Amino acid sequence: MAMQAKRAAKRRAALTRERILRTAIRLTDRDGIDSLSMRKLGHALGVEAMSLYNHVRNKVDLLDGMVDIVFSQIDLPSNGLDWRNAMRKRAVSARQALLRHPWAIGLMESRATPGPATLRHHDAVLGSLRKAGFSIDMAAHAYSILDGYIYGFTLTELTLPFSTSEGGAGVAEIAGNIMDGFRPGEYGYLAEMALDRARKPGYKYGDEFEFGLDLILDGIERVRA
Amino acid sequence: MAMQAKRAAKRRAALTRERILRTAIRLTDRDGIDSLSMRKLGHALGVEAMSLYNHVRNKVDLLDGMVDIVFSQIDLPSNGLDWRNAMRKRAVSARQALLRHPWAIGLMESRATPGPATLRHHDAVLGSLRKAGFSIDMAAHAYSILDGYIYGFTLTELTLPFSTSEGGAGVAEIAGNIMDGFRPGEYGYLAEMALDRARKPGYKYGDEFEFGLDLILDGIERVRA
DNA sequence: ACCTGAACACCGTTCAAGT
DNA sequence: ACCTGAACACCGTTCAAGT
Repeated sequence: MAMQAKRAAKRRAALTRERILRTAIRLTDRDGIDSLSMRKLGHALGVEAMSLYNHVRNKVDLLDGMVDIVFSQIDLPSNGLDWRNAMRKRAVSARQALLRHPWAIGLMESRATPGPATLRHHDAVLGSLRKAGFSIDMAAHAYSILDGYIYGFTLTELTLPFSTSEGGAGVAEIAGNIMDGFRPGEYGYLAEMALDRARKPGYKYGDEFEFGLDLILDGIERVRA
Repeated sequence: MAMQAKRAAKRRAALTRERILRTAIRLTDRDGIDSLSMRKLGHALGVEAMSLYNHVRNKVDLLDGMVDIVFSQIDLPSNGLDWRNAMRKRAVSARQALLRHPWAIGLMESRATPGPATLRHHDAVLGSLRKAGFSIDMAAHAYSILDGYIYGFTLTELTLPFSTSEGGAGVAEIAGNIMDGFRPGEYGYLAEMALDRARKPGYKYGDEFEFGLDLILDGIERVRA
């Protein structure tokens, strides 16, 4: 009986790098990056922490692998579309992946070695632009501004003190929470903005994303011509 | 003698929140965020780690304070300039501050409570736009796209596998380092880009920043009219 | 009011020992 | 080939005790 249970556990297990990374992502999505430890991750996999080191070089390697999986979840620019729609779809997909795994952006700053999915993604984006006739310089410009905007917008969105997916209720709290305890008149423009947003029932900060994205795509189109 | 030394140390000390934060920033600029611990920070200040807790609630509070100091180093939009030049100067200054303290962007994702310098900064930017006649909606649009771009561009710049401040030498390495060990033809567009950059002697990725910034400022100007 | 020593419940990682 | 127990050198933080 105990023997059978052990067998079952062992069969279910079959520790692999892939399974370790997936489990680490699931735990980190749920509990945050500060809570991820080799010991807890081992426990979640029914194994001692030290066993992980047979499949992962160290914790840095683990984090590198997690970030690369997030990249693999971003749609590549599809070949059927014109560059503008391909870039637009990719940008929306990237934001969604980064919101799904809010720890990913914070990890990027310290990631020195990009994984295969990351490289494949960058290569596909450059390819999409080049095939559409962008010069190398223009492709560099376009890629730099688009990716900067995607990561940065999502970063500020994650930093906001209210949930961006909620409607007016969430935004309304900002007026209360943030403005509480300030001298009246201090941060007057911030207060004005917060109150105005709170008054708009359907306002979601996330909606700003596509406004900026289209402004940038317009700009790229114009500079190209 | 030992007594005198102790006195001198004590006089030099005068532990304050301000001094703790400044020292923490200095250590983290030098050794990276993973290396910052309460114990090491205490040691650098000639004090036991536990003493820090008299001036700082906990490590989260310490990190919050550090990020707020980085914000305080960003030039506020000056009132004498038109909105466009004020935003431009602020953006350049923000990028510089974030490059000076490369750990700051990575911390932002997890910062829930903005400090006074952060709030003052946001308020001043909104004020600059509003005084220039931006509607509340347009100010929200403009701020969202500008800050997204500033943080995101700097984040990708910090993530690049070569130093962005170096000239052609640094960039040239990318072709060697990254492309080594790939099947020829894999990541072809990435290779093309890397080789092209390596051939341009004065190329710095940081130069892309102002191209994108001006494209965005142009776009905002156009949408407003 | 501020600083500290000891203690607690954690970390990542190495290594020799098991199967 | 893969897993583990013990060990090492660290963490953040609490608390009672010192001045």
